Amino acid sequence: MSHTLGVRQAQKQKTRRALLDAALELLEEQSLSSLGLREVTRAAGVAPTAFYRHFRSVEDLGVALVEEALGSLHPMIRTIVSTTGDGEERIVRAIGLIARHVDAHPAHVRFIARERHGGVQVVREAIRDQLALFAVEVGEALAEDPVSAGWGEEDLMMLAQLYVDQMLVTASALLEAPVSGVGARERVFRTAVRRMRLIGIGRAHWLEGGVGGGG
Amino acid sequence: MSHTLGVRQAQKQKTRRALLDAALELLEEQSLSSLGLREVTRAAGVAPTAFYRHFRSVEDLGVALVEEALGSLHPMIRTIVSTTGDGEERIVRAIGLIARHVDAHPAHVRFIARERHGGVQVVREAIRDQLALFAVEVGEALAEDPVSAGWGEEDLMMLAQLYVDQMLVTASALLEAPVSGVGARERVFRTAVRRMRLIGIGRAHWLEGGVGGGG
DNA sequence: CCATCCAGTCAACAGCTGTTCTCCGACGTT
DNA sequence: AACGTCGGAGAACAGCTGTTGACTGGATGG
Repeated sequence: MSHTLGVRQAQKQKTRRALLDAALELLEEQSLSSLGLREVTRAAGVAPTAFYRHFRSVEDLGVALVEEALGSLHPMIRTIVSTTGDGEERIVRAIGLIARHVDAHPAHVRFIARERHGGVQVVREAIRDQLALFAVEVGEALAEDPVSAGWGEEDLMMLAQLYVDQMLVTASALLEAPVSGVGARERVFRTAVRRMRLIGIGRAHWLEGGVGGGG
Repeated sequence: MSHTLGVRQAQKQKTRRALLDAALELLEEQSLSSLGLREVTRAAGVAPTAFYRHFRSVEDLGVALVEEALGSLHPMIRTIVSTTGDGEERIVRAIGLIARHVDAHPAHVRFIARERHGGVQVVREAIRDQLALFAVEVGEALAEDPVSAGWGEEDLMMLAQLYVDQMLVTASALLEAPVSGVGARERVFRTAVRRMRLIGIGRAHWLEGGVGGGG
């Protein structure tokens, strides 16, 4: 399938990875708009000027990180929305998947949570666009779910966005839970399940109170 | 009531305000961890060294901004939770109050949304603590509401946190809506109302599916 | 084998940063 | 009227920043 990269391109990719990883680690204790080019290259063990061979600027690197972080999240969403089983079981499994993802890629999750409303415009926009795609994806899955039968397009998207938001809120909360306290993590998990349960209940009774958008 | 401040203290407060306002304005396009001391003093029209007469560091100024921003939000929460009327009317009024607050203090809202997960630890903690207080306050109001009769403490807090989160999400979404597009803002408003409505429905049916926490 | 390419290095630049110390002058107090 | 207080200004410090141009040496492709 994929062409075996030449030695040259392989080395370049390696340096690029070193830059991205160094940035990701530095960003655990600061935000992108304060991240310096020299700071990154120093942490990556490369000369400052080497940076320009890979990125036009730090903002550019930030956009690359968005694609990487949310790209890895994409398959997870597909898994969640395609999960079968009754309501409660689905919820627990979904939150479990989120928790696993947070454990596997904590730096990515932190980066997205931090820069979603961060100080770099292009990065904010990149995140917003990706999340909008997620919402559309979730919305399409919801449209095929019998529980959402008869729902209007606007209501479906409202619920899809709510799910995406909850996913981020949950991931962020799991991240903030102290690594030492197993109890704290368990509590966050249970609260997240309850939230999803409440939303599920609201969803199940959504059409009861009279629809027909009389506006 | 309040002692009339001397000329000296009045001047000091004035400079302090200038620093806070300058910082707030600068923070609309960057984040706190990249905000420089000299940058702030320059924008405030003061010598760099004057900064130290008011704050130990930029982080310190950040904490002051948290207190100011969330302090002004405190009375709004009280107003919302004490609002009477049927469900739908309450929701519309609450979101309306949020929208008014965003219009009145956009820089404050932006600051909180940005620094809640931002790169400065002490500021994150200050925001987290204040939001926890809000949740407690909302939780107490919910406990007195007949709709929540028979709810366990943990469920009440889950719902209270959900409301506080939704408040921030809504405020942030209103802020990001382009100032030009009146339609965009209206759409954000309607979506927020639907979200609250769904949560309200979930709340109304919460105790139906069998309680008793058999775990 | 040779010419080309190109990721990474090095030196240097003007400009910015936080922090210290010293000083000034208006205010508050006696 | 004299004196202590103290918010703010000024100069200077070492250290950092992004960006430039010219250069090197190993991989690439004919």
